[in-house]
Amino acid sequence: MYSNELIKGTLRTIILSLLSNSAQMYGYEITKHVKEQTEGKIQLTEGALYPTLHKLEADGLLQTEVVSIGKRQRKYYRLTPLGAKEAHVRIAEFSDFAETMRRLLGNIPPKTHIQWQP
Amino acid sequence: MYSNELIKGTLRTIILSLLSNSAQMYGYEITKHVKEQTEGKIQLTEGALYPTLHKLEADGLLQTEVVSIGKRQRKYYRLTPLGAKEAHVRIAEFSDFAETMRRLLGNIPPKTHIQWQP
DNA sequence: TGTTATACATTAGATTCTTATGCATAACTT
DNA sequence: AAGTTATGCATAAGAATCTAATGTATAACA
Repeated sequence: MYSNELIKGTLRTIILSLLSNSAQMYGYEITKHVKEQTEGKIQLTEGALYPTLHKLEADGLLQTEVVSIGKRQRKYYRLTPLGAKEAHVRIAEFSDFAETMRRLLGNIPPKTHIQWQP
Repeated sequence: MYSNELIKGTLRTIILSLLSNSAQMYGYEITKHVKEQTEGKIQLTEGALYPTLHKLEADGLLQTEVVSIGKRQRKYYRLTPLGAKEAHVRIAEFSDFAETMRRLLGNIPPKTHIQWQP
């Protein structure tokens, strides 16, 4: 596990990204998927996940469908059109952020902007 | 600027990293340096920076030296030996985290571990 | 002389996370 | 049969960390 604070702020991005690559997922499935895909390095907790899912739904980025499996219920989440747009924005933003941090931590100067010399 | 929440949790790492590449820096200098190096994409606020510097000092990762410039004072921060170790750990951790996120967001499976077959 | 830059600091409130708790069904194990 | 683990949802108290605002003061610049 990473020292937890790194993961802070990336939960929305993770959820939106997973739902971009999958028609629909339910909460418990998301935690298992992330744990497997990251070899246990990122483990989402329910106390963080569920409130965030509810918030994303309230914000119109996700829509839900409850499905009964025997006597138990699963609440499936999928992206709304708005959520799909937001997912792309967030994924691109994280990519940009990671590159910016890579340069900053590596003490590498920002890209040189070559300008036309009149 | 990035949607602020991404930056959350990386402030300690940024401070420790900058001080790894510089003998000493003072607070205001850190904000300017980060803004320049990231082309304005990351702008630290004083309300976040100063409490974090104080915390790092209290934790024994930084030590300070106050220098008078005319009638004004600068408080220079430098890494303690413990802080230098922590800096390396944090920088490596962020690098690993970014790679893990890249795979997760890019829907790329984790590295395959080839095992010896008896 | 007014505005901007430098330089520190604190604080109220918001956000987001951790940890714990709660409920219930299903599967596996001994 | 009984106990443990897994599945599946949810909330809530408290901690941590950030934003935005405010405060103080010196120095430079226009």
